[in-house]
Amino acid sequence: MTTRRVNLNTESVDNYLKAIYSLGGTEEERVTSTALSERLGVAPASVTNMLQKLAASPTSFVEYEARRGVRLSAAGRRRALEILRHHRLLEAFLYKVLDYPIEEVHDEAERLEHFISERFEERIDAKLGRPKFDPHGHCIPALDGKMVKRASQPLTAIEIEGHFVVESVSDRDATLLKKLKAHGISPGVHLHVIRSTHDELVLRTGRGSKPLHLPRSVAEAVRIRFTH
Amino acid sequence: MTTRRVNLNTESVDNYLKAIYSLGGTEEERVTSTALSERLGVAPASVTNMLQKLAASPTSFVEYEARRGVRLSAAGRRRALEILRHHRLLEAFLYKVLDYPIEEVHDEAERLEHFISERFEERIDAKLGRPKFDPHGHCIPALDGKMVKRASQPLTAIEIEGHFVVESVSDRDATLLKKLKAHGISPGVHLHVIRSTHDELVLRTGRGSKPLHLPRSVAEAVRIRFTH
DNA sequence: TAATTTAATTAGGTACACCTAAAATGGAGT
DNA sequence: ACTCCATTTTAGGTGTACCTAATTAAATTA
Ligand SMILES: [Mn+2]
Ligand SMILES: [Mn+2]
Ligand SMILES: [Mn+2]
Ligand SMILES: [Mn+2]
Repeated sequence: MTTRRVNLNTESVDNYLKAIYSLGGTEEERVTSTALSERLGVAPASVTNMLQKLAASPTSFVEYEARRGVRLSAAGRRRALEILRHHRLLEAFLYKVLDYPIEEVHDEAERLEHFISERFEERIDAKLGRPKFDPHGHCIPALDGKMVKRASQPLTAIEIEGHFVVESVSDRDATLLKKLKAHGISPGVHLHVIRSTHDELVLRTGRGSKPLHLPRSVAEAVRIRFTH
Repeated sequence: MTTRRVNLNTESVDNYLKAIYSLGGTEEERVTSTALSERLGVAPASVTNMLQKLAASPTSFVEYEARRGVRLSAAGRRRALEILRHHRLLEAFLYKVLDYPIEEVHDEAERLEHFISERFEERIDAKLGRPKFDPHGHCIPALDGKMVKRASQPLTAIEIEGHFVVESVSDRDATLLKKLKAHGISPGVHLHVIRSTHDELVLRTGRGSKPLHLPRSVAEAVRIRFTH
């Protein structure tokens, strides 16, 4: 029986690797089938199937043990970061060059990330002046896959009064992004949190504006740093 | 037996419709399975299969009679022209905005044309100032699918001395395109054909240049108009 | 420890877009 | 009218990526 080697250059494989990467966290923990199933909107059985296929392939992108979850190999991480680079460069490009509204860049990038060539990647990178961050404030991985994850915390973690800078906003929910935009909350903006209750945060943005009441469901989409 | 309706929003269907469109010529003749098979690089049996599927679908993009060939319906033509618009806008965009070399735009556009959104299409169109022609000199279909086919003829049809303007160059063969570029032959360039033999054309481009010997295999990629 | 619940895997499908090999069709030439 | 043969279609498969239902394994709880 010849080991029939499967084709790993597919949109699907890309998406599995990206999902494992982002669910794995900083310490690269094992990711469960259920978590992947939910993230990818695919039945658990389909996940198992794909993980077995990936693990069995000669160029193995993952370490997988049945019932113990999956994590990326070095090659898998490289590939995941390459797609993430495509994604974030595309977002920056759509936002800055093609004047997309911020809440629309993610979905378009999610599709195109799998189909642009290395030349396209290089050209938009050049056009943008080798940007380090995408429009949501997320770090763009370098060509060699290097990426520093900056220290930051969810705005909802704040329980006391204080001054902060918006590090990033979540890119997934367009409705939420529109709300944040309407309130002037975007990466780099200074926030003065006045108080935090069980269901909302009260804060000021910039200077001289009246206090803003932000439901926790909205504040969840914002990550912040302390102003040094 | 319920009429299981198939999904027609696929890259494959796009490519079949485009191929039928371009092989159909101006008078929209029937296209044979063999012609499609060759154009698409797919077995004749696969073509038959797809044509049957397309014809059977409720939203019929084609008129197909077994053994008599296929042609586009109005809806099919609309769809083919939409993809062609994507393709040519993309080529113009890659060339003008992202500084691609002319011989590389086609392949990238061929992939991306299926995946860009209507918003993307609109934005690159705006960025380019609503261009009418792609970098090879081909007409870009309007949003409503209207497109005037200009009168032109292959450079190889010329048998006598005369003055012409390059209308367009073929986009498919990158090697040929590089040769034409090296000789300064691109849309809008004036040509003075000096003589034509069985295996080459001798001509001058612009003013003051020394005569150029163009093999017929290269000249085939050039279409020209008379200078009025 | 035994019973229950949850998570994950196996088993057996479907749809899509291809393929090769075999059969059918129909037009050309005799 | 008949044979030939290129073209086209049918028949039967493959690989990818899903699905549902049934089963098994591993945690939890009692
Ligand atoms: Mn995104
Ligand atoms: Mn994606
Ligand atoms: Mn082209
Ligand atoms: Mn195409």
